[in-house]
Amino acid sequence: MKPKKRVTIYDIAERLNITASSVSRALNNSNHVNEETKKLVLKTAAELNYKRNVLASNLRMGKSHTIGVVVPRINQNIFSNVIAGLEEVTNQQNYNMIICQSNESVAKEIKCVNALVNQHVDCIVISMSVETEDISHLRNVIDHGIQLIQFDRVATELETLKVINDNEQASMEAVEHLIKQGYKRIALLEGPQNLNIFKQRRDGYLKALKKHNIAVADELIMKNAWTKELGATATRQLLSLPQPPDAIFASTSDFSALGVLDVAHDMNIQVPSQLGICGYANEAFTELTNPSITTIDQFSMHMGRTIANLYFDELNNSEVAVTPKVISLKPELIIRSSTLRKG
Amino acid sequence: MKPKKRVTIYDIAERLNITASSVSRALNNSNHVNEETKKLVLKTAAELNYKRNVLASNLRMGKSHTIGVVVPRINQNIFSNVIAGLEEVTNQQNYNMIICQSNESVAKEIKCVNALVNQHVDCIVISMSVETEDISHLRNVIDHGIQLIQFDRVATELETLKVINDNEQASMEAVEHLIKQGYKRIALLEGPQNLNIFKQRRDGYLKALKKHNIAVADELIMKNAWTKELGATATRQLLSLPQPPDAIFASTSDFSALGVLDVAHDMNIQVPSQLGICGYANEAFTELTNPSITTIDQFSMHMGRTIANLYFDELNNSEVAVTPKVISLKPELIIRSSTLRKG
DNA sequence: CTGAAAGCGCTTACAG
DNA sequence: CTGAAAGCGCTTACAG
Repeated sequence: MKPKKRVTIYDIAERLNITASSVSRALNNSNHVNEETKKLVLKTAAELNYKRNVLASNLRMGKSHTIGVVVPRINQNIFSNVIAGLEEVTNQQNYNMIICQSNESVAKEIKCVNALVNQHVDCIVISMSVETEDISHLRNVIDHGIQLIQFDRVATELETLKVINDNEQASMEAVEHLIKQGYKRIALLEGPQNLNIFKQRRDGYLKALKKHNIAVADELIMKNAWTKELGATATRQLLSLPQPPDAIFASTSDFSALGVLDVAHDMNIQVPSQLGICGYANEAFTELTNPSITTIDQFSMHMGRTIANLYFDELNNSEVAVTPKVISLKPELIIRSSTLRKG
Repeated sequence: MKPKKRVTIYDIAERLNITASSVSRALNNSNHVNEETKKLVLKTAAELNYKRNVLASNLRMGKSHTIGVVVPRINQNIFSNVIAGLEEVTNQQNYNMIICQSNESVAKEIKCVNALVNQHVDCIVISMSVETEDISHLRNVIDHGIQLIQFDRVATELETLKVINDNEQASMEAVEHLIKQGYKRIALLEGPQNLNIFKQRRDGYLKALKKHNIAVADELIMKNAWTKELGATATRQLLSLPQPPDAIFASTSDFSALGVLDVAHDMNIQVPSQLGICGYANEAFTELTNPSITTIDQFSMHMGRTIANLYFDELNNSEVAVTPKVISLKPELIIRSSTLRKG
């Protein structure tokens, strides 16, 4: 089947006996064009069902009206929500999004970022893979004059726009909540410390203990416990200590909290009376477990919207920007049964 | 900061004292170019860190190497998995994806589809919104010579490539499983019947009853029960019947199955002994509820990969295509505690 | 095998 | 306010 021929500005120009220049100006609402002409052009464009050829326009303007997004995994709660939020705003602004997943691999992340640069995207929105340490591929983005926005998992040392969560504060509140519930030996499941988010959550934990004059017990801090399986393994280790913890803060994710809960069930340990459990991320399932799991909501869809709005704000007042803006969102502690042993 | 100047084919041509034509031919691995020249060009391109300007190439070729995706919701399990699967393949092929969400609204869906047509995408992958009845916006896609691939929620009457699940078969297996577990009065929570997937699930239900000579009781078929809340409401109604059901097949989603389970808990009805419950979609939480919920897995990530592969296969043998291909994937019944009352 | 030229459809600096 | 012209960076039919 022969595809429909698309209408160009030349077709409109011909109809009205003017040049393509004027048509273009009218369509772009330039003020170097007669009001009458403008009206006529718009009317004719509508009649002929004209659609601007974005490919041509993009080439000419040297920008693609496209935002590239790189996340570790598209189908992970926080990221699919951030993407949904981004889509909402970018779509409204007639911008496109190209989405890539790094699968938590630096190599793939570099490949994605370079492909996006190559695509002449106007902006790259990224949350780093767990492996990422060297960030020269991100510097390269900036060198190409492409706006870079980091979110959630960011490289602090790189001066870019950032949208982050106040992980330290949230983590501190979670631990204080545990303390107020009377838990005395609170263990921490922490994630890879090269990711800033996990470092901050650790800092929040330490800060809360310090504030309440509780000594830090190194054997209660479990490294790299950021999946359900690793969370379960760490929990078994913790519970076999001479002085086991009476609460576990799975600061890495609700999945690792789920691992804790599983082990508790297996070992017939009562939650929350014998063991308190707090997760991170407010995954849908935390409401459904038995008992339901206390966790921290990050409002990820809102985060997505915030990132997109930040981009468009910067775009419109590009001159004003003095220092790289950082927007810190406040997560919220969601208290559920797994930590409620007092009223 | 001044952005890096990008290297063009003219820079390479100048270096080698040949024309841009030859450079282009060499880079595109045309066979109308000397082997020596080709090698030289590729070497120089690498040295200068040349990257093809896709914007220009796309304009010239009249194609964008981009696939547009329209789904009801990005952050819904099945769709975010399909997208992840799509990304895996398209990324490998150096294609881009533009993703839109219709939010279950036809108006938004039409807007998305038109925007994608306008973007000159090479292919549109779509799963319809619940509201969609008129499909002229999809016909319009085909009229523009753009490949259209429907998946999951498809308009059967429209002859396009399709990747679907065998909903009828899966539904029938689920109901047969319930029958074999000794359930006698099996209720159905069904979804909006303008969506083919829900019609097929209903058909599977009817087929299973017929096969086992069980009379259909109209009062056991509840319309439009496709969210947790609607599922709960329908369940309350069902359980207050003079002859209430002893099993409920929430064919619309696991969320509605969750609504059923909630009501059962509230009314102190034992699952699975007094009431069997089967959901649809194998959402992560179905494993975690108490009891865990029997459901149907759709392998959505695999579905995404299948769609992308279908597109590239067609692209490469565009001449061979005789009749619009339909790929039907077989979902799998996942049997869990909520329906197991025999061994 | 290679070059010269045209063209994809737009936008915009330059004249008038 | 409008037109004529150049150019974004490629690709490809046409000559040779």
